Amino acid sequence: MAKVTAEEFQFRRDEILSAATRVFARLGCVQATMQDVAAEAGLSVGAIYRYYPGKDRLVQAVFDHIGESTRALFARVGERADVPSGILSNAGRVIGERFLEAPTREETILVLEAILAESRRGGGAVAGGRQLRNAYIFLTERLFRQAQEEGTLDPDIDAGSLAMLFVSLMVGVHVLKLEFGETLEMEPLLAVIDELLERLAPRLDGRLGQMDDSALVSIGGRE
Amino acid sequence: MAKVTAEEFQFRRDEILSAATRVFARLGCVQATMQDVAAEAGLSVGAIYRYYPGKDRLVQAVFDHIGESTRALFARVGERADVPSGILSNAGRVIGERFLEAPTREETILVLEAILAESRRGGGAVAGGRQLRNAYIFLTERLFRQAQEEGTLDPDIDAGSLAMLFVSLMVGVHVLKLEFGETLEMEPLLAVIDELLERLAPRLDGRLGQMDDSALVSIGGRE
Amino acid sequence: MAKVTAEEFQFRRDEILSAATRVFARLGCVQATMQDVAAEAGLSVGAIYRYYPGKDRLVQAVFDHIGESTRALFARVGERADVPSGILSNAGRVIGERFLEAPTREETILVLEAILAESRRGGGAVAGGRQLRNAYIFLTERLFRQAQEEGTLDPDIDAGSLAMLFVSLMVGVHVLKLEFGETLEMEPLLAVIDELLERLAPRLDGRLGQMDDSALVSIGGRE
Amino acid sequence: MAKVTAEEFQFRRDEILSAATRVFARLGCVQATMQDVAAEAGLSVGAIYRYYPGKDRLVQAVFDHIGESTRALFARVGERADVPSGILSNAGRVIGERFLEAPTREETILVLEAILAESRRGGGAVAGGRQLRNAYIFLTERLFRQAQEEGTLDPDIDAGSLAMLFVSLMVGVHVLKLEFGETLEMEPLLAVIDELLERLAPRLDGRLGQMDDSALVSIGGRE
DNA sequence: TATGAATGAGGCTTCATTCAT
DNA sequence: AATGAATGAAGCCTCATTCAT
Repeated sequence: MAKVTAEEFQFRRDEILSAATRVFARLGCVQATMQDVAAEAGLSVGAIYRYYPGKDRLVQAVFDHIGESTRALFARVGERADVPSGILSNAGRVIGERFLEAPTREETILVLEAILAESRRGGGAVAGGRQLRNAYIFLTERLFRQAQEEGTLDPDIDAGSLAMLFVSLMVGVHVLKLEFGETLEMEPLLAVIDELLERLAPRLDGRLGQMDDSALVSIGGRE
Repeated sequence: MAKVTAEEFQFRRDEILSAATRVFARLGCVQATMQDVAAEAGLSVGAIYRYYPGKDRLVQAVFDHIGESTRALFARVGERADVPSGILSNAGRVIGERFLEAPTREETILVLEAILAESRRGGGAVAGGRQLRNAYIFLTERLFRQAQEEGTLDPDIDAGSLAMLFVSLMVGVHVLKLEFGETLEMEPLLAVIDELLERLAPRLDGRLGQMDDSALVSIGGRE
Repeated sequence: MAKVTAEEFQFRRDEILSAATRVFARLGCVQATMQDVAAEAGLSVGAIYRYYPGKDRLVQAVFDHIGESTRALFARVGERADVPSGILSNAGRVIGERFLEAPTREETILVLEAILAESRRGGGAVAGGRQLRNAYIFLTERLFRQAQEEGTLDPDIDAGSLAMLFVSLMVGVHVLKLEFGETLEMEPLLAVIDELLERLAPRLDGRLGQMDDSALVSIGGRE
Repeated sequence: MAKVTAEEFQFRRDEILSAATRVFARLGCVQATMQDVAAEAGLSVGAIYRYYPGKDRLVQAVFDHIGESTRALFARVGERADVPSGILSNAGRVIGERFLEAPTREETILVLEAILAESRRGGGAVAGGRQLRNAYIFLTERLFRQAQEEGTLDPDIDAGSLAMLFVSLMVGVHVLKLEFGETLEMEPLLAVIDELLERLAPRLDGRLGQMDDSALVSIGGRE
């Protein structure tokens, strides 16, 4: 079969990763056997080892890949946030889209497995997940701070805690989605999230007199 | 040796269940061995089989027991919700207390494992989890409806979706607590939750008098 | 099968060691499988692991045991050497007996395997063999020094080098014995060794005039 | 690609043999993989199979080649032995030179491996080793007989046994050299060997006149 | 021809389960 | 009843060998 080019190699590697992702999600990272992965990838057992040095590393690669795609998703949130107004609802929408994406169920399962694995081995073996989620939270917090500067989020609210809650919410919805599957309709949930975010805007009561016009405009800009 | 009474039998059974719970949480249901369980219970491997016919059944028993204790917790939420005033913040407090309970970490891990197991085997083998959480959501929804009647929650908000979000939030915080452990301080989170719940109170039109027209339109347009 | 006493445990352990020794000698430490060892010991594969944590350790135990028995043999040389006269021929006899012992062939094969293993891994994995042979040489050297004091070995001969040669000779005969088996008769060899040792007595030529009576007596004492 | 001439083919074959020799000595014939050999030879795994039908045959080829080179060495001993005088010390020197040759360590390892392999498979698979060493001993014996005729070796000594001992000594020193490497200095050893050979000269009765009776008896009693 | 990717048998090891004591 | 030794199926991984390119 001669030497394969770097691209072909990478392609096969990705194929295996993809197969492993499906199998690990279906059977669990521990129960799934290399045999299962090989079968799903249409290869023999030994062939896998040309691409990944062992099961552990394959599991980790799968986890890392999930993390990568999550990171990529978050990058998109950042891009859209360039438009200064509407950062908050923007965030809600991006999250919503994420929930509607096809491979989400698989990913969710694996994210949970990763969290469980980490919570046992002290973060050593399946490294990186915690950092990822830390970054996740950090990014969300920055998002909220931007919103506070923008005037769409009440500056009296602790952006850090709100970020933590928001990420918790996302994780939690993921988990529930596992159980309820298609039954769990996202649209109403997203609507309530929007409503919530909106209500976190600065209060207009006594303070209103102290606000300058730009702030007013920024609120008006939400129309 | 001599015949054991039914109580003694049940006592040993519970001891084993308790040991298994600790071990499964610590090592994972799949990775934990019967040897591990036996050691934790201070018994021999063979003895376990006199109380549980096999590992699978022991795992299931642990899951079932977790479900039971969760159900019990929820009963307490319902009781307190009888007090009509301050239902919302009451809910927040109950959640908070739950987070501060000692065995929570172990339970969380096992609940996640149970969810994963269910989401794989189609909910057949590990029975009851879904119904349990369904009830959970239903109770929360009723809580919010009571609040709407009570006037502490805006009746325009979909109580069902809000309940779903709230439960998601709880589940999510549980999960994150796994990762961040003691680092994750609950007090600030609870404060933000309270703040959120408070802002979901019905809007007071009286405030609008202080706002200019553009603001009025923008907020009114959303109502 | 209930708990076994410490003696029973040790007995089984030794049984396995003995079986492993036979199998490793027959097939080679690398080629021999745990299956082979189990079969020879009349056990299942898994049972072996109750007594030895893995193949490597079993191999090492076999090597160590060989070393032990060699050490024991050498202790006997020391005991007999208490009789002051005839240390040299005594050494020759003890070595001779060793060659005639039944399990020698097996041991020889394993000693060679151990030497090869050591010469590769730098003495790390299969530790102790080198030290053993070092001690071997050291003991032999001491033997020769005693003989020099006793007057049965020429003091001009370098006892260290002679010891090294002697040990080499022993090792070499072992190896050849592997090839020639029963064909290689030990008696004539031992006779020549005796002859050699005898000729290594101090020369009686020109120097004799300078020797005092005690030296004369010591030579005469060999009668 | 293009057809290779017979010489080119033979050249590659030898290259592979040489690479295999190094690798087998370094890692052991069993542990060394075809991959290792290919890497050392600068070829691909598949290419090896064009020159040798399988690993077994490659191992055998290496053993055979070692035998060949040993045979060649011995031819040189025979040549020098033609010089009638000083046969004995000549033998010592040849042995010494052999020890100082560069590839000796590698060869020693492989010779030992070959001996082990033979002693297992009954000499069938790895042919020729025993005959080789038989010839070795035979040549040495002839050497000693020449020395006896020449008058430099006591004719009362059994030349055959002495030859066997001498070959054993060589083999043994080889083996110890494996363990002690450069630490084992050959010069002192060679000196003692020379001394030994010298003392095996026929006894000169003329010396006895200087000895007293008791000494005479003790030595004579052994003759 | 040479390459090296793929195959798959076989080895080591673990562990749920059985059962003699 | 309890024990824990033994069993053996099954998983991970290696590597000799084949074969498409």
